Formats: sequence, structure tokens, C-alpha cells
Amino acid sequence: MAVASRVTIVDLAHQLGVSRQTISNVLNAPHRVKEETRIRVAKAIEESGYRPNSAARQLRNHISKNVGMRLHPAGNGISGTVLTGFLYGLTQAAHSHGYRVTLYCADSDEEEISRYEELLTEADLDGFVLTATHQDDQRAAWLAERGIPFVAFGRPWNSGTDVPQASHSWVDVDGRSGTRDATEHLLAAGHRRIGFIGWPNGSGVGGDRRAGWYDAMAAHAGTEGLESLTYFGEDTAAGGSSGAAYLLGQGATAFVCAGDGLALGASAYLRQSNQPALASSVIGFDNTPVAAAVGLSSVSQPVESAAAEVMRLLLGHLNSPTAEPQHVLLRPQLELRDLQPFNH
Amino acid sequence: MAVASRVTIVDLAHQLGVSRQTISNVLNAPHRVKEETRIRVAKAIEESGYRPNSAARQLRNHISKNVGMRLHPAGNGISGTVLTGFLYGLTQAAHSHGYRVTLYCADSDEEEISRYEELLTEADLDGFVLTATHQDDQRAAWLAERGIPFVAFGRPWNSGTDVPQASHSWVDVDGRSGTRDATEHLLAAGHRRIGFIGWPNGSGVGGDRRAGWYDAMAAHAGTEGLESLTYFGEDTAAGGSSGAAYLLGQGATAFVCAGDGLALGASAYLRQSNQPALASSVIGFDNTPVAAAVGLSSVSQPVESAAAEVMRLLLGHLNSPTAEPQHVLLRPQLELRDLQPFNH
DNA sequence: GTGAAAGCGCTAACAC
DNA sequence: GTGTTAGCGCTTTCAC
Repeated sequence: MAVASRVTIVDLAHQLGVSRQTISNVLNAPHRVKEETRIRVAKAIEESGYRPNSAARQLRNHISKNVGMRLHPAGNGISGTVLTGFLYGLTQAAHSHGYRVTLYCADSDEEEISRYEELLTEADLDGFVLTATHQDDQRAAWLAERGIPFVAFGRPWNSGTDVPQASHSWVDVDGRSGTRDATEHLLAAGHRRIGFIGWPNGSGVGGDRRAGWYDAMAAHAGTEGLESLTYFGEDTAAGGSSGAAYLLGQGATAFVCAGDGLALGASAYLRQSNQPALASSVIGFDNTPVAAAVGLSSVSQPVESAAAEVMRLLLGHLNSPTAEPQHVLLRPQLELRDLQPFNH
Repeated sequence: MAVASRVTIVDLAHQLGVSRQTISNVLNAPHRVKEETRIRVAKAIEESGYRPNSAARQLRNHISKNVGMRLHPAGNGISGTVLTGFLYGLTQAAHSHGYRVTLYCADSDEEEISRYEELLTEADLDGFVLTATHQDDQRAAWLAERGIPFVAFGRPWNSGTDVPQASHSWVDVDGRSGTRDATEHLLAAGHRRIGFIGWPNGSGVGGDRRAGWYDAMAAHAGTEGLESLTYFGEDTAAGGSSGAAYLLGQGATAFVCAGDGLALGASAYLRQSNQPALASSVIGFDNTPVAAAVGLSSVSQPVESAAAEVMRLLLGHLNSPTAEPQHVLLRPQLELRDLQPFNH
């Protein structure tokens, strides 16, 4: 949209009696300009409110200062809020480095790849952020083949041992350490029969979270009365309550859950069981608004830091195409809460 | 990022033996081109995979085919998912009209306005989508003064009767009709003492939702045993359970809530009350993933349609700057669910 | 109906 | 250290 009187580099050059190239240099290669001139120009830029037009820059450089990220349809369950928080953090981090985030939708990996083609040739996107990575992700391969900078939020989780370690950069949250912390907390509180309520399919994320619980239990092997119990059910509150019912039957007194949805159901079941006090020894994962609303303890993903790290790695690739892939694993934090009383 | 061998308009013109102007005409003013040439060129465009470069277009036209939308920090409670869904719909709708969505963050209205300035002069944004509108919104005034196209998702909710009707376009969901439907549903099911659990402050949205409940109750005035009860508390599950406790004491048998957070607490309270069957006569609002997870009935906002409507109105303003403001009020839909059993 | 000319705002390469 | 030249890819204006 045309805005009143936009100042261009030529206006400014005219006004200052220098060439427009000098202005450009002050902005892009300050060392080439005499300090005195630099200061004078910088001051004038400030005062005039001059802002370099990004279309002109982009046309010249084929660099858009834009990175792409796919938006996933809602209904991704309760933890859809994780990606929303990540997007917020990414937008902020990008802005602080002079970048913007371009969004796009896709229903499949194939469609996402055709978006890449479109965004690359049409809008000169500089790089991409991959989310919801999964086994044998075609997208990473497509981008890597073409040397397009990208960073994944989420580990590759490739199956099989013969699959090489990911050759691309990623940032992820260490779910395993999160559930380990949760379990240790329950152990320290005196619990011995601690159940894990997880998802049925062998998803990387689910397995990782289960592993943390197992780590903690294994670390205390030999402790009197220690018992590891598991239940796997669908990712709903009903699944969680079934899990709690089953594990309660096995004598469990505390419950580590793969997600807040499960945890919500588990704690609801326990509240109305004959041992309602156990409801507060349920720990969820993702620290979604639901957890906050009902006062459920949960493992919180540091989404904003994750976004900042993704941006940091991406900048590395953007600035030097030969940069080595890097991997960052962030520790989540156990958020302890007191269950809200529901009996008044 | 540079992508291998990008086709430009000149390459194509060369290849076809026409001037590049003709190609441009085929794309932007087909009527100026002889049908025969048009077809020949169109075919070549298709085959070559030529895509007009948006930076070049933007530089020429000062039109970026981009609309801006602010991202709000998470923690906006359980219904943050509503805005996420809206953003998804907006991105899709924009894409289907050849537009893209540019995101930005801001902590206040003032900061948002300085983002406008930046995005307008630097990135030539064509228009904006306003969300989370509130009383005496400065943003709308700022944009309107400068003739910048925008559409709000959410009504202005101005206080006082002397404030003129909004002079800008907006799209909103008719919360009032949503709670009215919910209440009518409960009345039809035989309930007579129906409580409304709302938020304390006089927010436009909260008042609107309360009004729908009241409408339905008033419409049945005279029915034997009819009683309208209200409770206002903070927007957490604990608030909802306090509400349910209080209203239950007043003899209520059904509960309409201003949001899913409240409803979650209310149903949880009722489950463990001495009348657990009443838990299924709680209806929430926003149809968030929580509602789906626990099997809570809720009023669902048609966020994708809202986004499509916003885009439609915005396009109107984009295409003709003198277009009259329009207002669209969409009906939400009551989503009935069976509560998941939590006793196994 | 089609082509030629000009220019949007910027910067890399080179000349001064 | 500063200015000049050229051109990124596209479209509006105006000849032809």
C-alpha cells in the first residue's frame, strides 16, 4: 500500500550532497566509509526515517530476509499450543535478526515441497524451518539436495540402526530428561509404584518420553517396593483415565504421562476414585493451558528458547552455506502445581 | 536463496519470439492480447514453470500481495487455539487469492502501530488483519486515517452509546446466538434452573455470551419452574468449579459457560458432586481441544469461515479503496458430546 | 495487437 | 574514500 511520502536512498543522497552509493555503504559496508561521513549519514538516516525498501534489495540480491514455516491445521490435539508458542518465538527471534517469517499451509510433505518451489522462485525465501518432522522425512532430503538452508524443530527419529545420523541441523526438547525429572520428583516424594501412561504407537516422541521414566526407575533399581508399570492408550482424557484405572488396580500411586491430555483424564479419574489424594501425583507433558487451568503439574517445553536456537542455527547456515550441521537438545522444565480443589 | 536456473520473463519472450511485454500482458491484461498468442504464451508459461518474481513486481507496483497479522503471546488461556485456527484459515484463504500472510509481534497497540509503519514502508504490505480488538482501539483509527485497508476479526465493542458505529469492516462470531442455542438445547432437554458461569469484568465478549443465555431464558419466561442464575468468576477451571458449586446450591441443573476453561472446572466439580449426572449438562464455549478431549459439549466458532470472510472483505478494500465498510456476523455451532466416563 | 523505452530502489563492480 | 555505471525482473505509457 502506498504510504505518504516515502523517503528513498536518492532523496537522502541529494539532501546530504553525497552519492546514493555512500548511503548504501553506510548501511551495508560501513568500513568503506570515512568515519565522519558515516556519522553524518547515519544521523540523517535516523532523522529522516529512511528505511531501505526490501523489494528493491531483494530484486538486487535475491535475498528476501524471509524464512518459511509451515502452519499445521488445528485439531492437532491439546498440544497444538506448543507449535503456536514456537511460532511466536520464531517470529520474535527472526525480527531481532532482521528477518521475517512467511507462513504457508500444506496437507502433505509432497505439497509442502511444491510450496518450497513456489516460495523459492517467487519470493526468494532464504531458508526454512521444519516442524513435525517424522520418520524418513522427504522434505529434509529435498532441501538438503538443493543446498537450501533449513533447521528442523524436532529430531529425525529415523528407524533402524543403519540409518545415518541426521546430516542436517536440528533443535529439539529432551523429552527423556523431562519425564526423568518428573519421575525423580515422584520418587523423592516417596512413591515406589510409579506408572507411565503413554501412547500406543511407537512414535519417536512417545518412546523418548517413556525412556525418561524408565531411566529414573532403573536408576533406583533395588529400592524396596519399587515397581515399574505401564499403560498405553489413545491420546484423550478417556485414554488417560483408563490408564489410571488400570494402573491403580496394579497398585500404582503416581503417574507420569506422555501428554497433558492423558494426564487430565488420569487426574480426573483419580479425583473420583476412592483415593482422590493420588490425583496430585499425576504429571503431564507440554504444560498446555489446560494444565495451568486445572492446576496439573506438567513438563514444560522451552519453546521460545527452542525458536531462538532454531533461528541461531539457521542464521549460521544463511551466512555461510558450508556451515556444519549442528544439534541442540534443550532441557524441559518440570512445572509443579497444586491441584485446584474441586470440592467447595 | 538462489535456486537453480530460474526462468525470467525475458527468457520466455526470447524463446517464443515475442516481446516480454506480451508475456506480461498475457498475465496481467489478457484482453489486450490476441487469443491465439495468448494461448501459445500461456502454454509456454505452464511448461517452462515460469513464475513472475514478486520482488520485481513489488518494486514496480508498490504492491506486495502480502497482508499483515499480529501474533499474540501464548498463555492467552485455553482459547488461544481460536486465534491459531483463525491464522491457519487466513493463510489458506490468502493463498487461494494469491496473497501471503506476514506475521509480526507486538506487546502493545503503540508497538503494533510502529510495526505498521515499518511494514508499510519497508515491505509494502497491502493491508492488515486486526485481532483481539478492544474498547477504543487506537490501531483501527491509525489505519483508517491513512486509508490503509484492514479488516478486524472481532467487533469494536465500544463503550457508551454516543460512540459511533464502527466505520471499518469487521467479521465476528455471534457469541450471543451460540449461548442462546446452548441454552435452548438445555431447555428442550427439560432443564428449568439454568445457570450462566461468566467472567467478572465487563468485556464485550463476555457480556455478549451472557446475553444469549439471557435471551433464551427470557424467551421462555412464564414456563413453570424457570429460574435464571448467574455466577461470575475468574477464567480458570477453579473459577468454573466454584461457579458450579454455587449454582448447584441454588438448585441449578444445567450450566452455560462463557468459555471452555470454566466449563471444564464446572463439569469436573459436578462429576464428584453427589449428582454426577449433571456434569453432562454443562456447555462450554470455543470448542477447544480440551473440550474434545474430555467429551464436553461446547459452542464452536467457525474460525476458518471467519478467516475466509475477513479475506473476502479485505480483498474488497484492496481492490477498491473506496469500498464501503461491511460487517459479517457468523453463527457458531453447538457441538454436542457425550462426556467420557471417568469411572471404569 | 504488439514492441520499445523508461524506471521502480537498491547494490556489486569498477573507475576516479 | 567516493561517485559512476549497470542491471536485478517487472509493468505502465506510449509509439507503431
